[in-house]
Amino acid sequence: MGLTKTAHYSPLLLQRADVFKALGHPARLAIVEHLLAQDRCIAGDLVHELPLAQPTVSRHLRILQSVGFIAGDIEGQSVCYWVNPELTGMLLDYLHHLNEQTQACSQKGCA
Amino acid sequence: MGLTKTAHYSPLLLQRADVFKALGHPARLAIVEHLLAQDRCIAGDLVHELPLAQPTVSRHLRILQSVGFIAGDIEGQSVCYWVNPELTGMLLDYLHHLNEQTQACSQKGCA
DNA sequence: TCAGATCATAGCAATATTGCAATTTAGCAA
DNA sequence: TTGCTAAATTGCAATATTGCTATGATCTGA
Repeated sequence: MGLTKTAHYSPLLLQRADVFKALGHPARLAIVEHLLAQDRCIAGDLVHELPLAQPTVSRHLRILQSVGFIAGDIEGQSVCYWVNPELTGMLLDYLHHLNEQTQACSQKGCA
Repeated sequence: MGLTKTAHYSPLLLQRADVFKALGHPARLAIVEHLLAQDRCIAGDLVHELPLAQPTVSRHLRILQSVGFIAGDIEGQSVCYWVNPELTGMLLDYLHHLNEQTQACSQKGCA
């Protein structure tokens, strides 16, 4: 029925799935890459870089913000966004863990 | 209109977004973790581990397979799935890259 | 061959997501 | 104040996703 069953999963797994989901859209991944590519943490320039209207970009920014991947601060009339180092570090650790398990599994001749 | 604009983005970015999206559902992330936790690359046992009907699990497996994150082989009446080391390695490399950029950005006092 | 087991596919209803135009909020400058 | 700019919010139509039941396909063992 289009409703994800969440009650069965651990909060940590749900949180990680939410972060992956936030990165699981080309516009949002492009936003993250743009934020990291610029020296400054440009905000409204994203609208010019992306093929999307301003409200759509704003919503994608909110989604990234809601999972903690980015944060923003008002600077005069514009808003300055940046990527949260803790989240990228957390994801890196998790993927490191997954990758280690995967390598160990394939060594065992699991396939 | 509920239709993601894909033409503007690079194939590599689109591919990465698809992989993140595949991991962006608690059931699919749980499937990956179960596959890695077992010594053998169990298949139908996933149905018992998850709070979902068999066809639903089957579809999640297909989604993970379609982005190359897992692969499967028929073994008698059951199917043996495993996680693809290349994909976890690719994702790990990418996140390593993102994390390095993030740390560099926050060192510059970007926020 | 037949029955049972395992997994995939088809078809569906309900919810979620995506994008836009229109509007609102808020800051800055004259 | 007034006008301008930047960003967020609202409300909508179209599409995508999720989960289920029912069914189909395939292998195994009697």
